[in-house]
Amino acid sequence: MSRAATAYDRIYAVVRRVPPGKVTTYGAVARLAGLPGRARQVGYALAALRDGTSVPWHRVVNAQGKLSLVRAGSPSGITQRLRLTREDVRVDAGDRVSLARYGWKLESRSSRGDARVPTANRASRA
DNA sequence: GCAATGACGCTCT
DNA sequence: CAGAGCGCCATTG
Repeated sequence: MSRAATAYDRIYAVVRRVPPGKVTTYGAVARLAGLPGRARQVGYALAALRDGTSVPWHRVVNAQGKLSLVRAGSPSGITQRLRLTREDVRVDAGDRVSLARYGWKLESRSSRGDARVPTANRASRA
């Protein structure tokens, strides 16, 4: 099937690169996967995933930092929220996470310490 | 092959 | 900050 399998593999590879405790957006994954502007396809690829996959799809949220999925009430939706919370990722009551704090960036060299997360760090912490 | 849908993104209100 | 509208392209019926 299809040559498209390569695109999927690309997306999965990017998602796998996401470290625990951080979340990324579909658009970012799409861009890193080589599909600029095709965030929808990323979601499609993740939707094709199955239970037991090695891809931490739960770390992928939309640009609004919200747990998209078909519905937050779905089994998968609950699983995502549960997993994120387990990784110290605070999920809002509206199934939203602060991208400003957990937003993962492809920083290959973050030796500078912490260029990202400008402010609003620390503050509350469960 | 065409029509409808969708684990989205961005802009405006 | 939240809601609604429009655009993007692949998968499915």
